Order: sequence, then C-alpha cells, then structure tokens
Amino acid sequence: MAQRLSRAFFGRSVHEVAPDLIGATLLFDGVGGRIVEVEAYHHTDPAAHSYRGPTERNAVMFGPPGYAYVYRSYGIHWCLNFVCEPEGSASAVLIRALEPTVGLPLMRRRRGMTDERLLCSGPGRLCQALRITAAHNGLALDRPPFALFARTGTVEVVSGPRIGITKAVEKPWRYGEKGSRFVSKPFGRGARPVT
DNA sequence: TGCCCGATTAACT
DNA sequence: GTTAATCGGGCAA
Repeated sequence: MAQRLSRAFFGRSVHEVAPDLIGATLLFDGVGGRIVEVEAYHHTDPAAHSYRGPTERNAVMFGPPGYAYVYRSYGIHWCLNFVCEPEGSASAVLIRALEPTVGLPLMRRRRGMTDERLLCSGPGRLCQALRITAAHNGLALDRPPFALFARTGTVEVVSGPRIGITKAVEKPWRYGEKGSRFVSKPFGRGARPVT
C-alpha cells in the first residue's frame, strides 16, 4: 500500500499541497477513492471563508494543518477541506471529486444512484457518498475514520479557474487530473499543465 | 432582529 | 440553459 500522508505534508503552501493531492487516495471509514479534483483557498483570497478573519464556522482553518474543515453549503450539502500551511495561515484545500475505488455498493446506496461517474464528482456528492458531516469537522486526517495515502506513480495535473465562486474568479486555483472522467466539470482548453 | 446570499445539486424546460 | 430547495453565516441597523 502507498505511504500515508504525514502531517508535514499539509504544512506547506496550498499551491504545493493541492496538486500533490491529485492521485492520492482518500478513505473515510474504509470508503472512498482517488482524489482527481481540488481547489486551493488562501487566507489572502477574497473567495476564502477565512478572508474576513476567524469566526465560529471557520475556526478549524485557523488551527494547525492536517485537519478536516467541514462546512454546510447552500443549507443542504456538506463540503470537505484539508487545512494546510503553518498554523494561523488559515488556508485550505477543498476536495471536489474522487474516482471511486473502494466501497462502491455502499456509495451507490447512499447516493441513490448507480452511475459510478456521478458518485463523487462534486464536493457535496463526495461527502454524501462518504457520509461526511459537521460531526467530522476538526478531525485529524492521519487518524481514523480518515485514511490518506500518497499517490504511486506519476499523474498529469492541470489547473484552471475555480467553480461556483463570485470573487477572484480569474485565479487558476482549481487542480485536477488531466483527462479524468470523474471531475465535477471538465478542464477545458486553457487548462494549464502543472506537472 | 432582519435580510441577503453562498466553495451545490438535481430536476426542470 | 434555468431554477427550486434550504438554512446558517455575516453584516447592517
């Protein structure tokens, strides 16, 4: 099995961690898959939840790296982030899509659909498939129920504009695996090669 | 206290 | 392509 991601892995710039997460494996209670799409959010970024300073909701972002920041989106969905950079930087990487590899029957049942391509292709969808909720906000990423493994082999990573935001829309801080059919939205022409 | 709106998704036309 | 669902955070008053 691949090497587990250490806490030091997360204690770097979000723009280093984000592309390095593409191809890594995320499991939650033994269910999950390969990370194929993420977005970076830096505390100086107007689109980041931490941009306006600490609040009750974003408190975990202001803590040490290597922890999960989970928030509710549109009053309906849950979204999972990994806190990065040195403590206090309040920066994180949003996990946007997985290529399902482990526990597909369970994920199909939780999602109420069979199409493998749609099980985890979006931040809200993957949290529903893995059953991640606010109850898991602040949990360490190097302990159960989380398990993270570094990618093996090489992966072609591309970047482009982030999705669903209205501020700093031009920043190319969405990272994904080139050609993956499991991303929430294709990286069009204009996607830049990262590796 | 009240109001606006969002790091979304699915079901429409 | 458009829109309803659904609710807490953040800010103005």
